[in-house]
Amino acid sequence: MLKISRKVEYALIALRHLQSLKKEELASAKELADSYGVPKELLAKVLQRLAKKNIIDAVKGPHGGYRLAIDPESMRLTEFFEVIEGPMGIMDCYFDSGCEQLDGCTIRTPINRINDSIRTMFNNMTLAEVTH
Amino acid sequence: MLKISRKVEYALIALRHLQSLKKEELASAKELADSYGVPKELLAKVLQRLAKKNIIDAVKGPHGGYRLAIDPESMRLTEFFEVIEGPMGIMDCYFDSGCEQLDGCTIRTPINRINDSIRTMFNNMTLAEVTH
DNA sequence: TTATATACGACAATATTAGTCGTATAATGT
DNA sequence: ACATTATACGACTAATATTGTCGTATATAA
Repeated sequence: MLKISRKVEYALIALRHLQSLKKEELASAKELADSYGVPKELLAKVLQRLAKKNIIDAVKGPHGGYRLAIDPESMRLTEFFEVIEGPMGIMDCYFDSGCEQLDGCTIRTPINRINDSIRTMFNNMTLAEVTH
Repeated sequence: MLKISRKVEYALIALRHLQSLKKEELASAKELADSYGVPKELLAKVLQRLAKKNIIDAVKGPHGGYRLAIDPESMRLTEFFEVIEGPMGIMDCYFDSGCEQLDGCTIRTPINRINDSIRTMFNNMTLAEVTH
C-alpha cells in the first residue's frame, strides 16, 4: 500500500536526467533506459505521456529524443502524478463516482482524512523538490 | 498508486466504531461487518491482528467481541499501518534490503524523497486524528 | 530510401490485494 | 456434558492492478 508506481519512478528518474542536460540537448528513450537499466518500452510510454502533456518536448527522427519543456518549480506533484497515472490512486474518493454516495461516506471519513492529508502534501510540493 | 488498502480501511472503520462505544462495551466482528457492509472474514482477520498487537482487546465466547485497548492519541499512523500491512509499502526502500545498494540508490533519490515525506507525515499523525 | 526515433494500441506476465473456507479453541448458558 | 457463539489462524482462490512486451505506424535526418 501507498507505493509509488514504477511509472512514476521512471518518470522522475528521466526528468532528473533531462534536467541535468544543457539547454536544447536531447536524451532518447533508449539512452535513458540503458543508463538506468529500466525497461525501454515502458519508459518510452511514460515519456510519451509527459510529451503529450507538454511537460517535455519530443523530437522525432535520428538524433531525436526528449528535453524538458517546463520549469519543474512550476508543477505540483499532484498534477504530475495525475498526468502519469490518470485521476486515480489516492484520489479514488475524489474522482471515483462509482461509490455509493449514501451510507458510504460517513463510513469513509477516516480514509478521506488520510487522502486529504496526502493530497494536500503533494499539492504543496513541486516537481523540483523531488528531481533536483 | 498511493492507495490505502482495504485492510487498513476496515481497521479504521472498526476502530472508529469501537471508540464510540461505552467503556467495557464490546462489538463483535459480525456486528461490525454487518453494520458497515464489509466482508466479515477479512475484517475478522484484521481485528485479530490488532488484538494480537494489543491495540484492541478480544473477548471470546458468546457476547464476546472487541474493545479498544489503547488511547488512539498514543499511536502513530506509521506504526498502525505496519501492524496491519507489515513493514512494506511506502517503506519499501527503508526495509527492503533486496535492492542492490550500488548503482540503485543514486537513481532512487527522487523516490526516497517522496517516501521520506510520506513517512514523516504519518509519523506526525496519530490514530486519533483519523478516527475521531 | 534506409536507419532511427517517437506514438500508440493490444496483449501477456506478474504481483498484489481481496476475499473465502475449514478447522481449532475458548467461553457462556442450559 | 453439550450446543452455541465468538475469536484465532492457516491455506487457498479470485479479482484487480501493475509491469512489461510486441507490432505497427509515422516523422525526420542523412
